[in-house]
Amino acid sequence: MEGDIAGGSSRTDRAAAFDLEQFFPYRLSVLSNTVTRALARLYESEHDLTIAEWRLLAILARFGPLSANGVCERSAMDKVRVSRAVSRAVGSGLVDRRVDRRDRRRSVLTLTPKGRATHDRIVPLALDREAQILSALPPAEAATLLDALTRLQATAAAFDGSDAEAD
Amino acid sequence: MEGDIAGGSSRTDRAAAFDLEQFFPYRLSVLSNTVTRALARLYESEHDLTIAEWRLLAILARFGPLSANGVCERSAMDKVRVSRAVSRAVGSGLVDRRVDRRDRRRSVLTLTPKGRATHDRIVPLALDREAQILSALPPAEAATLLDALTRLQATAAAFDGSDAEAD
DNA sequence: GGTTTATAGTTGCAAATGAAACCATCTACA
DNA sequence: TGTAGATGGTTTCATTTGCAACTATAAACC
Repeated sequence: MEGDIAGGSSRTDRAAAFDLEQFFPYRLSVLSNTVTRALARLYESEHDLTIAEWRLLAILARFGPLSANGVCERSAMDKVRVSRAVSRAVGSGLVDRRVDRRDRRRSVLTLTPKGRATHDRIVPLALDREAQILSALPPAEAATLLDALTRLQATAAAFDGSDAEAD
Repeated sequence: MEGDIAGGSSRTDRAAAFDLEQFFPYRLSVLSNTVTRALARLYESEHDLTIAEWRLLAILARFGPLSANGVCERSAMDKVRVSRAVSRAVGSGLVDRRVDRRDRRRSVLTLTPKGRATHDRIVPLALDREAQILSALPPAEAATLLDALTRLQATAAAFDGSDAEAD
């Protein structure tokens, strides 16, 4: 509608054909929101945990005593989010926080027995829900998907200025 | 480390082995955040658009005049978010809003020429970035991925009470 | 030792978000 | 008609989130 000859106008080509529903970032975002909500509901209804707290418990359960910074590095959360998750978790007795004697700026975070118990109670529920969601895919495809996520993460991070989410 | 015989304690089995880094909802969320940020930066630096406004433009460009409700249904955004995106877009002259004569509760939303131009200018940039990110995967795998997202979306929605994000 | 510079973590502030209350209008039905 | 609900959209309020400024401590350098 401009040159009449093939190969042309900015309007009628890619722009006109653009379909949000097929746009990868859009679909990824919508799916992620849906999945996140489904799990958030689980954590919250089960034990009044936020996603950030749940991540905190999972990281501490696996990697033992850590500083807040150590949690940041392993959880794709910035320090503000971790700080608040820690406050809340300490407040509800799930996490113990002390001062590191060698470096008194640092804190030493550990799970309390209650925190460990909460973690252990949630893990199977979370894994079940994950399995239910992934059951939409044939097993081989699910494995491929996880692999794809890893590679995409690396590439996408390159286009994202803030390095916080290195993964 | 408790029963000594195979098949056992809740603690040493699934819970102890839990690895956040391998947990699908976690990886999905981290990736989605990274990709979203990468694109948000594009929209914002290019034309001071929010993600919600960008979606609004894309939907209106494709599906012509729509009510706010029509935008909700096609954009996986709730009515509050759409309402605010519309206000902002109307304010900056990208979208025209009138009252539907047949049903005066409804609005009739259309792109202004400026809105259309903005849309057309952003689309190629967005598609380029999408392509760059997806270039991390072999083409066949990328296609499979998009297909997987569709199926996962349907399944995940079943576990998510709020129906707002149907697709 | 004392001063600069870097690092750990918290807090204040401003923008984004969502649920629920709200107003206007329309439809159904007595 | 007119009254009871439903529906479209906006506004209010509480929560979440991230950046930037801040405090406290440690390391580096003079």
